[in-house]
Amino acid sequence: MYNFRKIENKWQKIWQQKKSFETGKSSKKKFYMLEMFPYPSAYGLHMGHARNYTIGDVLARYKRMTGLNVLYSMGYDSFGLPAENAAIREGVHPLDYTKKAIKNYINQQRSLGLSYDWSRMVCTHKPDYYKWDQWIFLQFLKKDLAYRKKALVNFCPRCNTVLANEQVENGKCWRHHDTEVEIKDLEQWFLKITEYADKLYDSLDKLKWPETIKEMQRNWINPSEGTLIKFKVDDECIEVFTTRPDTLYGVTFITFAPEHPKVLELVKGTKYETDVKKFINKILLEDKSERTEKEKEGMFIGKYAIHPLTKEKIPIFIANFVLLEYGTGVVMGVPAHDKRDYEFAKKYDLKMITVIAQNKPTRSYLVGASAITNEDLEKIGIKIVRRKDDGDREIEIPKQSVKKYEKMITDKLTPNFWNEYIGEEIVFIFKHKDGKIERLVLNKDTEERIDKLAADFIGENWNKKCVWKWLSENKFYSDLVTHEEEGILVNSEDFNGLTNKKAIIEITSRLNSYNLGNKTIQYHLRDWLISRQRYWGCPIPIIYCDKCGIVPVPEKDLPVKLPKKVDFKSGGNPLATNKEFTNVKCPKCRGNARRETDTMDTFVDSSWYFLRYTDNKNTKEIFSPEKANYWLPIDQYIGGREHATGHLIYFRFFTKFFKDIKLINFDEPALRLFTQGDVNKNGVRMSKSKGNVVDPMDMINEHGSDSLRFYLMFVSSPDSVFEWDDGGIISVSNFLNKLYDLSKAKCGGREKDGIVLSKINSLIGSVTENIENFKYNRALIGIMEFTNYLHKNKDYVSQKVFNESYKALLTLSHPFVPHLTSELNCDSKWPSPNRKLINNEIEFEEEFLSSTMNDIHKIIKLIKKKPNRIKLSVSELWKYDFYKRLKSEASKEFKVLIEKLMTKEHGKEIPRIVQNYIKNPGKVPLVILSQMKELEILNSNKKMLEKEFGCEIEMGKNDSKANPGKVSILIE
RNA sequence: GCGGGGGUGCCGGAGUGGUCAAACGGGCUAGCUUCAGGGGUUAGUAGCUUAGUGCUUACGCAGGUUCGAACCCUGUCCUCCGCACCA
Repeated sequence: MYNFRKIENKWQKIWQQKKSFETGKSSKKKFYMLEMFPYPSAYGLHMGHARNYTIGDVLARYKRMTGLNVLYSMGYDSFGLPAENAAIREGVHPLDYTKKAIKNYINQQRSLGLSYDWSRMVCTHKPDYYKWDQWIFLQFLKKDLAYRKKALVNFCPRCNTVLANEQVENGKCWRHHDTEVEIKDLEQWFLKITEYADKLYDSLDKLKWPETIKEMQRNWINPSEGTLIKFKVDDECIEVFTTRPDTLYGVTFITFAPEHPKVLELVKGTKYETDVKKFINKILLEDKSERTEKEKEGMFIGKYAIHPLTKEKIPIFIANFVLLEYGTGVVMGVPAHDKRDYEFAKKYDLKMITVIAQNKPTRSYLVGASAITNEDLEKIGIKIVRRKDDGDREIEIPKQSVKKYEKMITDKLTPNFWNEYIGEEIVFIFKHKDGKIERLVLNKDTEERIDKLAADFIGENWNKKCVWKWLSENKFYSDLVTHEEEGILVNSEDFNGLTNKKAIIEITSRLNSYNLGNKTIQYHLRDWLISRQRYWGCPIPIIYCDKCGIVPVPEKDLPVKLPKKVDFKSGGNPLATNKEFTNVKCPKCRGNARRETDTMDTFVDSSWYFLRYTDNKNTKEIFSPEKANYWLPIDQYIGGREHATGHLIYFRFFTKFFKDIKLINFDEPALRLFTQGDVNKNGVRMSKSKGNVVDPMDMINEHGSDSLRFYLMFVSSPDSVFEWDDGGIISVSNFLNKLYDLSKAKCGGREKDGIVLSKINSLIGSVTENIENFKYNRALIGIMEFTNYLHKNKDYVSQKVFNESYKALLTLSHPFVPHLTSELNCDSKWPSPNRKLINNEIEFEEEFLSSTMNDIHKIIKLIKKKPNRIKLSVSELWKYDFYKRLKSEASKEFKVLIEKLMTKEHGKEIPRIVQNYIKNPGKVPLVILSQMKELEILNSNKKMLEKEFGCEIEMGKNDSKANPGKVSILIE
């Protein structure tokens, strides 16, 4: 066992002393390699980190070897809650906690052999870093992209602070999945990320990121085009957002989100007030994630809105299915054309108005109309879709037949029966007892009449129903009534006859002309709430003055330093307990004023750290634009999927903003992103709570960091889940030992020189390709195979070839196992394959010979046992009738048949060869070959084979491609 | 419901039209090795059966295209992940 401890320590020390990985501007082409920097927790690195960083380190080392100027640095996202909670719990100051944790991280990362340029390190908790957070905030403020607003915000009672939308997962806090987020109405700071929503959305297309991540961002931003429509309530206007203004004439109710602040105003002093309050409380108490699965529920609040076009009175409801977070928190209910509205209307017996007729064929349902025969129907072109057992028929009526159909049923309908059909409108035809026909098109005016007639005609059964209910309950009709498809407008006054697509535009512009609505784009993305009521974060540089209001701290006064002395046990924001900090003079009027005590969301810190790496010691500017423009954008970013809708949106937002304020000349931070898979053990993600954590440091101590690195990269491809198995790392360490031992190999012979050279050169090509494509596991498989080959064949290689290829092997392995390979003197330059030396033929030859010999050996073994019973030994590669027949026909002979190398070109020749063989069977065991090439191989190795088998070998002549000849092996 | 990824041996995982019972690794079984405490090496590891040849079956399930499919097409089931009563 080689002494990995000694070697690894030695090289880590050398790298550190020589500052091997420090980098600066140069004439070489740059490559910016970046991993998401970690939050330094007291627990140190976990296996996921180790995997993430190794993936990055391999690439960084590889790129360096190919001659690029690689920027690869590390830093710490060192503000954040755990440090503060530790302070509250254990009385350690967050600063001390953090310093200790960072030190530990650096040590661990060093011992993992990561090739960072440590001189560029940034720590977000240091004033020289967060000064620029504050500076950025002021820039946002200048551009009106930072604002303070009272708003309903998410509040986590356990973190004791508000949360951004992105930090709420299923109604729970992202840190505490068991803690329900509360809604509070607080005044907070926001960054106007929505201003960039379009840009963030559109430029996703040009990013070479995993599709899933891009799709998640699209979903998160989720722009939807629609119209804001004003409905008058009392003397005010309420705005409703809809993507379907074409259904405006179908609105039969308006629904508020229960927690909408307007609701209480509206019911104030009315008899509905108590009930509404009760209802709201009930809804708010419900688990938010479950609320979405509940049945629709709501109540009328006693008010009416005025329809902007028809001026009709529309009842206002509150309902659980309307959310405050989306749109305006108020929806217009169109039960005929929206599934949710339909369900709601059905439950509360609300009116439905069909305003869009489908392009579907007109349909009807013939009940008891025995006077109408199928032939009658067919005659006028009507199709019977379905015939039920009781004889009722569902029929489809083409447009041109509708009139004929109506005439036919009015003629043939027996008195006191009715029939209806649904096409572009819903038509009821009643035939009274006196033979009088009444034709009614269903709409809000005729509804009552139809109801009455239906009740008269049917009697009891109809009593509790209304025609809409009946239609919606009848499966056949309900499919037609409730739909969201395209069609032609009906019941919509001036707009009747328009396609609904056109109607969207027309109705919107009509509303616009009355000043009652306008087109907008609604985003799912909300403005970014950055205030946090916590201590261990970057102070927001704002001062509140009674006279001057909100006053930003002047840039020259930055940084607003976080005071060390605060009381962590106060229960509230510790920062507020330091009076020296909070009491301040107003920069404008010099009067007494208060400092903002909220700090920034730590995602602000991590939104631009990658820029600071390029110029981390700059005290005059946030960074030098020149340096940033040289290094950026990031050529390869690596990190976890969990940041898809958080950090990975924020850092794009910041980059775009920096471009707009002319700090940088690019608008996307990272062109390529790679997201590594989780590390699992026993099928579940490694985590403390699952108790299945393997500490990477333990593995490094036991097996060395090279072993750990190799193992992490070897088992599965970097983007898929890694299933940790304790046995695996042991075998890897055995393998590395073998690789090490090879350095001492003494070689003799030269038979395999050509093959070895061929193999190593192919390997160079494939490893290069596999690294570029993040298929590290396959690169390592190749390395292992070659190593094993070299090991087995070292006696047949010349020392020169051995040394050469061994060195290349080490060089290829270097990105993965840098310590060992450095010790064994690998090259510092990445090799390129010498294509001339790659010879597939001799590689094939060797494979072929060895498998042939194997076969022959087997056969000889058999022959020696019971020769008479040997019929055939076939490596069955080709399933063909012929082949099967051959086997039975040849069964009495003493024959050996070996076929190898089925290729597309030769595959079809085989039956012929076989046929020939049957006609002229050889006298002795035969080797029949499908290709001349193989015959040649055997021919050229005749002596070797004869020696091997101790017999004479008779070679056939290979006169043609189709008839390659035979090889007879004469065995005593 | 919408969107995305997957279903291959005891396990992790290769393989995307024919050299394939399935690379590489783990595990397990057995032999060898002056090997003693995660070492090296050889063989085996779908099922049935044989002294041995052999036969059958196989890449979630069911069809299809093809001389030929794990791989292409259609349907279906399952699973993982993201978003979601999005107005």
